[in-house]
Amino acid sequence: MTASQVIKRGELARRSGCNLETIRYYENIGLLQPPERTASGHRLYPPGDQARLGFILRGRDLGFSIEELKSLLSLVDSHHYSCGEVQDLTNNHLASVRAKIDDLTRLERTLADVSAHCEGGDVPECPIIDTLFGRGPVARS
Amino acid sequence: MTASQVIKRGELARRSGCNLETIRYYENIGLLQPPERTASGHRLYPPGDQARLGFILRGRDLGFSIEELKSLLSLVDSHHYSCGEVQDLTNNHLASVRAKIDDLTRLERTLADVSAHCEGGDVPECPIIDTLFGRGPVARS
DNA sequence: GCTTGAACCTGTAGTTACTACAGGGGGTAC
DNA sequence: GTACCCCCTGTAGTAACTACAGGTTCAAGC
Repeated sequence: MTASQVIKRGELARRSGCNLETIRYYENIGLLQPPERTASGHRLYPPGDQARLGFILRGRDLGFSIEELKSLLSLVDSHHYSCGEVQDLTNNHLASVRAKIDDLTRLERTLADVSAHCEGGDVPECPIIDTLFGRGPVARS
Repeated sequence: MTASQVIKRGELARRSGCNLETIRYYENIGLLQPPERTASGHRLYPPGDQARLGFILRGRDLGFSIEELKSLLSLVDSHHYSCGEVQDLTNNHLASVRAKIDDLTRLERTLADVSAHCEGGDVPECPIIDTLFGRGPVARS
C-alpha cells in the first residue's frame, strides 16, 4: 500500500467500470466516505476505498438495493458482524428476487397467450386490443 | 350512454381501482384526453374515458410502459390499425419480459449459491461478504 | 513561461411512473 | 350557516442514477 496506489476519481471510474458521476453520487448518499483531497480539492482514493466501491458494485450487480448495501456495509464497518446477519439479509433479498421472477413469469404466460390469439396481418380486429379493453378472454389480474 | 354515466374523478378512481392522483397524471402526460368540466372546473368522465382508463390499467398490469401504451392507444385512436402492428408491439414487450426473467434467474442462482456457502451463526467470517469484496468463489458478472 | 486540452470541481435537472402534500374552492347535509 | 368531504392547482418526493452547465486545475508540448 504505497502512495502510488492513491488514485483520482477518473481513474477509479476506469478501473471499476463505474460511471464517473455515480462515484460522487455514492459519496453524497453516504455509501462511500468522503475521501481525502488534494490542496486544490481533487478527490484521492486509497485502495480501501477502491475495494469498498467494488463491494458496492458487486452488490448492485446482485440486485441489492442501496439501503440493503448500507445495512451490509454498516455490518462490515462494525467489525463484529455475524455470518447469520449477513445471510438473513441475503435470504430476504433472494425471496424478493424469486417473487419478482414469479410475477414476471405469470406476465409472460399472459402475454404469450394473448399474442397467440392474434393472427397478425392486416385485419382491423385484434384480440390483444380486445383484451386491453376488457372484452377479451384474458382478464386483468 | 345517458348523462348519469358521467362521473367525477373520485368516482372514476373508486370504480377503476386507480389512484386518484394517477388519473390526473395520465391526463398531464397525454394518455387520457382532458375531459369536459363542470362550470366550477370539476372533471366529468363519460363511459369512453372510463374504458380508456381501463385499457391503460390493464396494459400497465401487463407491464407495458407508458410509451408503449401511447403507441397502442395512438393505433387505436387512428381507427385503422392492423392486428400485425399491435402484435409486433406485444411481441417486443414479451421479449423484454423474457430477458428480464433470464437476468433475474441468473441472479437467483448466484444468490442461492452464495447463501448456501454461508453457515450462518455467529462466526465473524462470511463467504457472502468475501464474495462482495471479490475474494469469494462467485465473481461479478 | 504560455497555451491547450483533458480531467476535475460544483450544483442542478432529467429519467420512470407515480404518490403525496399544501393551500385553496365547491357542494351538500343538517 | 357551518361542518365536512370532494375537488382544484402546482410542486416535491420516491430509486438509482445520469447528464449537463459553468467554472478550476493539471500536465504536456512548445
